[in-house]
Amino acid sequence: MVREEKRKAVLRAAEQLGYRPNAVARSLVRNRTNVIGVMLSDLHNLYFAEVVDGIEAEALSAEYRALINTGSRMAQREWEAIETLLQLRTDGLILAGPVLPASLILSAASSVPVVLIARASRWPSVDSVTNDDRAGARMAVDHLVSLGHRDIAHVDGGTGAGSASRRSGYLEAMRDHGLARAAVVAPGAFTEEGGAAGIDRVLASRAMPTAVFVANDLAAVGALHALERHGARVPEDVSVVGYDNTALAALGHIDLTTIDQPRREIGAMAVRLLLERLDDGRRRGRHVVLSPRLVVRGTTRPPRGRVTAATRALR
Amino acid sequence: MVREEKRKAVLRAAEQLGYRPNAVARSLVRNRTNVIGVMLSDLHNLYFAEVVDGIEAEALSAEYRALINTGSRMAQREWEAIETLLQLRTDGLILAGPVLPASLILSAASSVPVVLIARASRWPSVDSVTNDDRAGARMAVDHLVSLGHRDIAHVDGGTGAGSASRRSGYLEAMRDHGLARAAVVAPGAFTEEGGAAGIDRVLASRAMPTAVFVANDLAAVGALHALERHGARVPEDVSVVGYDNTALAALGHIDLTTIDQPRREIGAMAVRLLLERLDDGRRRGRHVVLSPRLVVRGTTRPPRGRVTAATRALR
DNA sequence: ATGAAAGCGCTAACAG
DNA sequence: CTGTTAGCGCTTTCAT
Repeated sequence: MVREEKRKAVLRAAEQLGYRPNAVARSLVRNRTNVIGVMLSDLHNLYFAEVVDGIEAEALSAEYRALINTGSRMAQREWEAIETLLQLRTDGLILAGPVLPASLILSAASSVPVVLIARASRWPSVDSVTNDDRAGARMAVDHLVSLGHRDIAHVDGGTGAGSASRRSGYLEAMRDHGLARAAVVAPGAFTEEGGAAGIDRVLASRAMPTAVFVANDLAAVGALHALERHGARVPEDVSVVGYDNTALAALGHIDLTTIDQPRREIGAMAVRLLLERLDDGRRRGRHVVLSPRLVVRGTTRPPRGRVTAATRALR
Repeated sequence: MVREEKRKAVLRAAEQLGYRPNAVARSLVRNRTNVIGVMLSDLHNLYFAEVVDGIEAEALSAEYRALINTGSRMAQREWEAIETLLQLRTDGLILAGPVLPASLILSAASSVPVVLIARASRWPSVDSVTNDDRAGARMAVDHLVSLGHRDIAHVDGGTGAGSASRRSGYLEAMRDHGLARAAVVAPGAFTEEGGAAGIDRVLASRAMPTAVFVANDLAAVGALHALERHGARVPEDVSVVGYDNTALAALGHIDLTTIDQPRREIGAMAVRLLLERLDDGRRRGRHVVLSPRLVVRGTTRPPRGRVTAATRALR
């Protein structure tokens, strides 16, 4: 038995000498590092900031640390980041928005549990957490239709993650509302320029729609600007809905109606899936899909000329 | 001598078996990890995204890896992040926008080279890379004065990093232009709300100025919205200048005139300072101050009623 | 040129 | 309950 007094004295001495346990040596012998490696495809995308908040909170509460390495939106760099994390022997890997080939994801998953965020997995060895893009797109269309819009165009996100599902959600919802013939999809991208170009493409072939659903918030801001350039006021002349509910959409100056993804929860869930494999040794895949939610702000209102309870109140 | 043929065969076998060198074991024996720890105070601040790009590029070119841990804008969490990085035995530390007490920074610096970004160091044991906030603020004022403005208010950044220097730069420039009596500083913050509140405070005590210099881009966007709320159009009625030239300012929909910080260069320089200490064992402090640069966009123009070459062209 | 051995700082297993 | 010892995967040194 060590006396409490001595105990404290030693601890104090250790502190004064600046002793700090060497996590490297500990990891080597225990064969686990207690760190979760996070490969962030893009630090410039605000979407991931809040996802990381969720990851860190959940990791800390399980005595894990989250270490981030970024991919700079290039498959090659993403793999380097993953390789670094793997050599560092992180206990698990969370890949947030990876664009690299599936084969490399599977290769990483053969040495350590891997969870994908914002990219669906179909494999038992790789878990994933995504939001229901199809349902979110339907919410956007349902909202616009409920305001009285019928002429609703969609600027898609090109090859971006979730873009295809959002596009089909849009098409399905239009069809369900009997508006299949009014559906228009213009190719865009998850960028400001992509959104603006999408609007230009829509207007190249037809008259101004009364509403536009754009594939994500950043592209929606590009669309806002393009519409302004074409002389259309938002929301008086045309309503706009984005996707993701990033900080951008919440800016008073932009005030974009959008579809919210539960980003913190997505991050936290990814950690939980990782820990399940680590603790219980689960081997079958879990592919969690979380529900998005409509956030109504200032860029949507009933179309001109249509008198609804809402417009009447405005007069 | 090993024959090339055999060599390749062994390498191939290693790859097939999924062999990956254990960086943990290597670090333990070599007593260096070849990783630079980056403590990011705030992942939500787009300012740091590009700084990190610079850090990573420079680190990679020197065979180092950059690993990020975030502080979530809380001193306590920042210290935990630093402690984690220190226990992992990262070879050096870059603290980007730290808010924690100086004593802890010095404590970290006693075990490993430390470079501060966006926070000035006065110590020989801690290097720093900042931009010249004072000069940047003067550029903003000079630009507005050259357009013909005399009634220029400033919404400051409260306790934010660099806020005090930007404020004094503003006051100095106003004085130098003989406008000391027209100078007004309203307390704000580096947030959207801070910028909006600053505008409200300016207008609580006086008439609308013809121009406002706001402490950073995010606050400037808040100011833009507040001005709109007060019925002032930008730039017709009032010009606005921000600071940082973040992605926000470049959005077509916002198109904010602002002061650009060379963020990639700041990150790259931080790595270089770190490597200097690592390689040459430098012991005296280096406190690098990089020059900002004016970026003129759409939120500034000559004041109403003043006919200049620029306004004449607009008529 | 090749092989053997020591040891980095820690933890876990075991003996006293 | 305390103290000793082996060994994690690698690099470096020293013999051969």
